[in-house]
Amino acid sequence: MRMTGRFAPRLATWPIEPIVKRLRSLSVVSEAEEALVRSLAEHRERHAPGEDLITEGQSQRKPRYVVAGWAARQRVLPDGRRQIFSLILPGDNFGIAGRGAPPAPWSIVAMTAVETVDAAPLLEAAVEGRAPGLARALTAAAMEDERLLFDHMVRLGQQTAYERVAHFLLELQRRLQCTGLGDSQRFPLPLTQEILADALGLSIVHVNRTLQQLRRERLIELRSGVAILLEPQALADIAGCEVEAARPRSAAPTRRQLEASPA
Amino acid sequence: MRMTGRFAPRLATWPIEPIVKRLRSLSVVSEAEEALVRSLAEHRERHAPGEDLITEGQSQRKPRYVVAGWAARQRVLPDGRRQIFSLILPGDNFGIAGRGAPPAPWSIVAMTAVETVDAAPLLEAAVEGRAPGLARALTAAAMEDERLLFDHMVRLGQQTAYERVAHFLLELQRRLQCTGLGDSQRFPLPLTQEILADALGLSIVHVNRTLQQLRRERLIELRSGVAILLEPQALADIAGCEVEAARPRSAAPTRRQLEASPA
DNA sequence: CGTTGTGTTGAGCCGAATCAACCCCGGTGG
DNA sequence: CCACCGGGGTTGATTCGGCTCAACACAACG
Repeated sequence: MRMTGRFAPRLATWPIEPIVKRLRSLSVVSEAEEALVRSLAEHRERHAPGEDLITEGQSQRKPRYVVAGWAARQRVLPDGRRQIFSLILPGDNFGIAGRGAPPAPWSIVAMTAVETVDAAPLLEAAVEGRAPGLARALTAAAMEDERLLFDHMVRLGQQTAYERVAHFLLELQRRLQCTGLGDSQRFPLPLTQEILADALGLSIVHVNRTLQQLRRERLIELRSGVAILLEPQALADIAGCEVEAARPRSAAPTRRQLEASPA
Repeated sequence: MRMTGRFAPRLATWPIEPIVKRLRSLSVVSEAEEALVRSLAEHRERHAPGEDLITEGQSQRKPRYVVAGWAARQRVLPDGRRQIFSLILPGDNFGIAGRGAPPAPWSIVAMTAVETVDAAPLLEAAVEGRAPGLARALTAAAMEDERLLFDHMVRLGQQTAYERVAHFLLELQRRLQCTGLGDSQRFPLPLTQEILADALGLSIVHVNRTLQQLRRERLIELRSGVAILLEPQALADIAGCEVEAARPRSAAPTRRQLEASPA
């Protein structure tokens, strides 16, 4: 929705670029493999915001790639509370078998208008050994998904609202840069504060205030669905995460120290 | 440690029972397959509390089963905060490849004295098709692990301390019952309140107070490393989770209602 | 031009963290 | 034998981060 207004027009006429860029960032992809990927664009599907792409408890699993728009893996509790486990961005896949086959322990829901393509041909080629580069990319993607999941758990369990938001924005920047949808600072952010709140385990109001604070401190800017990280390094320090060329890490506000290996 | 005092003596002389019971609860296991499992006990290893079974960032992954003692999958932040992602109980495996191969995004650390056995022979037999029952059990175990991970994320992101503790105790009861280490109410709980705190994303003091409250309300009992769930159904209601034969679910304290499918 | 969804802001409250004792127990060494 | 010590559990007092409630601004839209 919002993001298409500003970012989509820059992209290729057939917006499958994010998948190609993502796969290339994960592995070496041959010409033939890239052609296979581009051929997926033949049958794509549109999904309205709020639509279930995979419903919790359902067993059918169509492996698909998101080519445009954002989705989320989530669970809704009986009383209406919702936890978003991960965001699924253009270039990400979902419904790949192998894990969580029969009754999925979560739903996948379109957060914005979403376009997906069938990933089955790609998967087949990978498992049959016809596309080793894509096979490597698939396992690399699965591993990154897993890492992101644990990162998110650390956010939920250990970090303050301020740290969570900084950490999360950095994650989105890095993931979107891989797919060419953002650069080292700017990226589309087509989410309501309610969605951010449900992802980060905070209330809407407090997400709002935290974003306000980050803006007041000139660390970020948010305008019409675009986020700008004005001080990525400062955000990384707040988030407590390693950056590629890690500077010497200063002592952070110590809380509770574990006794190391007793043995 | 504590648990061996009370529970281990009941078990078989060669304590590999938990693995067998667990696998049987996940799938149908043939005589030959069970014999294979029992043969794993040949070379087992002892680990002292605090010892790393897998170190974060390491690539070597020895697939192993825990036969006695408790371990945890965790990450420690640079400032000393720790998040425990999941507990690994007797009968659980870890280090199975396929996921998170090279730099593991977490460590696995012994919480108590732990005994493990090599799972490689079992894995080989499964992938080579020589043990279809074990293969099914392995994928079922992986799926259950995944489900538990998402359950834990809901706890961290959405539930109050009271709900988290109730939910977590119920999870432990159910998992330990599968392995024959606990019954429908009692089970060994050889964890310090600090470990519970780091798992549940709470402070030690608040875990203590929450447990006190559950005891005052006669819902649980804790004595010398053994937990007793006096009112499992009441705990399930608090935790907001489905029980096997689900009673009609009463309206829980509503917090925030999402608009359902807009499309 | 109302309506609806989203963002913003203030006031007040509450759940959970922090700080600081203190107890109990098992181990250890004089 | 007992004094000491350290780890884990318990408790009270206090602080604070984040939630709730409520109102309002603003833009998109029918």
